Amino acid sequence: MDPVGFETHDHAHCMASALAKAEEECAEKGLQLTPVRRRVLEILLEQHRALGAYDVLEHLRAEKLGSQPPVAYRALDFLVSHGFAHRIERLNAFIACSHPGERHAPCFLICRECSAVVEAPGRQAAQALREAAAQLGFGVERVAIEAEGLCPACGPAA
Amino acid sequence: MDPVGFETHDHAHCMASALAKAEEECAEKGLQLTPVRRRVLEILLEQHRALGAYDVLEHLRAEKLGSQPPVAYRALDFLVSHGFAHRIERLNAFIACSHPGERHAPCFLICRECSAVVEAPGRQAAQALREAAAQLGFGVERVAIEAEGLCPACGPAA
DNA sequence: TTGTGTATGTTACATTGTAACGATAAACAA
DNA sequence: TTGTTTATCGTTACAATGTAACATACACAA
Repeated sequence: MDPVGFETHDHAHCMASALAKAEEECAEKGLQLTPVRRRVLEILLEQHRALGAYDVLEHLRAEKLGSQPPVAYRALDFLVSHGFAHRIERLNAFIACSHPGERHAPCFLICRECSAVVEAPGRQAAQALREAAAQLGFGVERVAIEAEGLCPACGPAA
Repeated sequence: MDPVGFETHDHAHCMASALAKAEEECAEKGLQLTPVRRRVLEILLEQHRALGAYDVLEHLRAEKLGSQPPVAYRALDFLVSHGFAHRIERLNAFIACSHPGERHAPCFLICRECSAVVEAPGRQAAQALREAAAQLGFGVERVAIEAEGLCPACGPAA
């Protein structure tokens, strides 16, 4: 799994590929990637950072695709519940998934300086969490693993 | 470390002991456990569950200890920043720390049925997170590890 | 056609969180 | 004592985030 780190990357390509992946998966599973849902995913991919629901809504308004909060929340819920986007609890914000299609336990690194958010491989952390929970008889269904700190560009090295 | 699981326990004792611990630590470190801060900690301990800031505020209002949101948020911020309480991002809520004084990476199990929240040992999950972050050159300062699922009482066994 | 289900549109409101500014109180030096 | 500093507290006013409820539109099957 490519960690999609803090380095620069071919953004146009990553967008197009994520969008194609989403379309493919929706076709497969009979999910409806409606214009609003598709556009919200595009917005998240374009921005390539965590956006609040109201940030997304502003874009939708500007494009006459919807003007009220529920429109944005519904589209975001759809994207999140099918794994095309993730919710960052810490920020009350949403971000496009970096690895659509792959089963993965998301795990986010949030830079407190530049607000960059990166999705890191979280398999091991999630597994450790499941084990700790199992010890207490707790059955984990969903996890939210988030770290706040300094990204390479903002860190002590910089 | 006693996991303080989902079992029943001597609540009066756990409250008194946590409060004593907080007083001791504040005395040591020169922190001021003022009446409002102390009372908010007591409220969290009494309830023994995650409370929203406005829930706490209601108690404060009833007791004439403060009536406006900032009063509750300040006290909660104090408690959180000194490790006497934790914020549950997922719930926008706060809970008294189950292990005051001990250095620990908090990790929370949230039951989606009964809303119980339990603090589980999260050392390993936090460590895994730190390692994954280090791979990307990210320096972790704070972590939020939260799991949603079913507690033993609400689970398939029940 | 008539239902049925899904998605959308909209209103109105609930909940959560903060900036800003002044008042108060304790600690301490001049 | 007086002035100064610092932390805490009180309050207003508002910003930001999220949802319940109900109406509408459209596709597709019975």
